[in-house]
Amino acid sequence: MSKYGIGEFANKVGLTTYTLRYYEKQNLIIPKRDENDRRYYDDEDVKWIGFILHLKGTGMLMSEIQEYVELRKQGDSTIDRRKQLLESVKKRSLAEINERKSHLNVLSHKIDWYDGKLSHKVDESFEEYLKRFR
Amino acid sequence: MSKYGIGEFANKVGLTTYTLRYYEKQNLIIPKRDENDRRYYDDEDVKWIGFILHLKGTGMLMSEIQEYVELRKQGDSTIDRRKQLLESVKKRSLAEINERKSHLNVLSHKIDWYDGKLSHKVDESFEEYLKRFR
DNA sequence: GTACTATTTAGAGTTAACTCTAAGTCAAGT
DNA sequence: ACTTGACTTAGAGTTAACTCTAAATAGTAC
Repeated sequence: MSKYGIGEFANKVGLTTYTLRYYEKQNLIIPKRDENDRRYYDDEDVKWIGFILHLKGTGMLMSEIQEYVELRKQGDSTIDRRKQLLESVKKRSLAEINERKSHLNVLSHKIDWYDGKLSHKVDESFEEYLKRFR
Repeated sequence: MSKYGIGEFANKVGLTTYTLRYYEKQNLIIPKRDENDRRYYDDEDVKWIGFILHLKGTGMLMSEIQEYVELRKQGDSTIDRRKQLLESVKKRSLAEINERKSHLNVLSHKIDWYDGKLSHKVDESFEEYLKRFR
């Protein structure tokens, strides 16, 4: 157990084999090879790809993850820079969430307007309302 | 006043002229033309592009905005379908926010770990911790 | 030993949303 | 008249992140 061919691994982590080979080209995850030069992945790789997917889920770009991977390779002396990198991603990601929320507010208001929850004949039109968001 | 050439309008709304012509090709906004066939935009267009940018800000795809625009052209009989469309976008967008938040939790935890706020020698490794998120 | 299946590679194709280029038109300024 | 600058078009190029194709190889099933 704890050795997976690329197909099996792809199933396990919810990616396609295409994507895994692509990530490998991009240096995100480099599996070992067997006697026939075939890739195999282990449980460390499962954990690592899991973490990568969390990073991607925050909106971190592949190029940034590449940078993170390179720092990681250089050992503990880069911990501070790695932390800074993650902090800047975190900051940006939170800002994106807030921006999206504010756009969602406008969309929600429009839905309410369609719902008739807001009078269609009131003095303030939807467009007037929108102005307040700028 | 309240008539803008494409350059002026682009400045006003924070887009490039390229993007505006592209949006026009995609039927998102169709400005009027003067005697020389040059585009001009008015304050209605300012409001409309503002709304479009809110929609884009929620993660709504151009193809979905196109659909919305087509329904709008067909008049009040499509209000219900427009509302449904916006509701499905809203639902998806909220789900995306929540997913991103959960990824951000993991990233924050990693930052704390780097910070030494979490002991590096504790029984539970970062990888063990991560498992709980799956 | 032949078919089937999973792999391998390099490289081409896809998608969404722009972004830019080239060649031409037009009006205003000097 | 000529230059400058903003515009016009069709269509090509870019970016990020995949996604797929084709041809070859290697192990497994009958």
